[in-house]
Amino acid sequence: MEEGTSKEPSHSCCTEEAFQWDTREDCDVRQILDRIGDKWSLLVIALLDDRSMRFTELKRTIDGISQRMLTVTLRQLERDGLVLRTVYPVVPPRVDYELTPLGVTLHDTIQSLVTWTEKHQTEIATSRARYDAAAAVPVV
Amino acid sequence: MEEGTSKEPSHSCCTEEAFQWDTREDCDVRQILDRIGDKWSLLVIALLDDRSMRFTELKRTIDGISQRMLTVTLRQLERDGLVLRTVYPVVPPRVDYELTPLGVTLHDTIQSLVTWTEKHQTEIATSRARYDAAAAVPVV
DNA sequence: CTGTATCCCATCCGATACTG
DNA sequence: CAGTATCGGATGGGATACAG
Repeated sequence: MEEGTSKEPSHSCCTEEAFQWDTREDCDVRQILDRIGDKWSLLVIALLDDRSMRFTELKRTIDGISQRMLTVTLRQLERDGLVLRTVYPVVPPRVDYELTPLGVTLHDTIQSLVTWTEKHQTEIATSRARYDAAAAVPVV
Repeated sequence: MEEGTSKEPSHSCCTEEAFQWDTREDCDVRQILDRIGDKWSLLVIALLDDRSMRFTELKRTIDGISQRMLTVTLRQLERDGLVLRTVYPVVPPRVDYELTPLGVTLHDTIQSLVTWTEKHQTEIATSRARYDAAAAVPVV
């Protein structure tokens, strides 16, 4: 194994003076958000919409993912209870992945994030270009 | 400067056989999702709700962030047009950060992600514990 | 087909010191 | 107060080879 799957987080949340939400490093929320934020998890969840997919199918669909990282990512999502892994005892082996009910609820939220991104990508690209241009040619 | 701010992405999207959405590595969507997914951006946007905050105030509020990473993160968000940086020419300097209109629209989506996480953290923690227990004590 | 194990490098990012 | 510069350790993740 590799890439620590442990490191226990604390449990209490918002114990301070009720600011907004717990921003402490070891907070559960941060632990989970870090998972969402890794390079591939969000992609996998977004792809596993209402149907199940085989390992190779996922690998083909997600451009650039290595076999290793797909395995690691799927294991983490399975551990989190977001993805269900089904092994068919045939040869050659067949393994299907699908979202659990919990995973489906997350899918919706993630989908809205993807939609937001698609919708505003032009604005962001424009903003970046303007920012870079301004930095390259100071007012003088 | 540091940590590449360039690396131009391609523009077309979903040019394949109209699968779902472009999962290619250099897609705009991926570029932006990577930003969302970095260690601190999501935190900063979530925190900058309807009010502006000073640099030090952000630093105090976000547990564990270094001065360096707060600066880097804020610069990226400014470049993306999500955060507005206002410098007051006083001494000692005062710099306020607030969400742009674009940033506000993203804030809503991100907030729903944070809410999801808060709501389901117990389920996930339980799932993880069960997974780890099963792994530690195989069926035999 | 679906993994696991190993190697190894790119980058992320924290610590620290210095500046206007 | 609000940065910037530099260094160096940790870690994410790709390439490759091997296995059930």
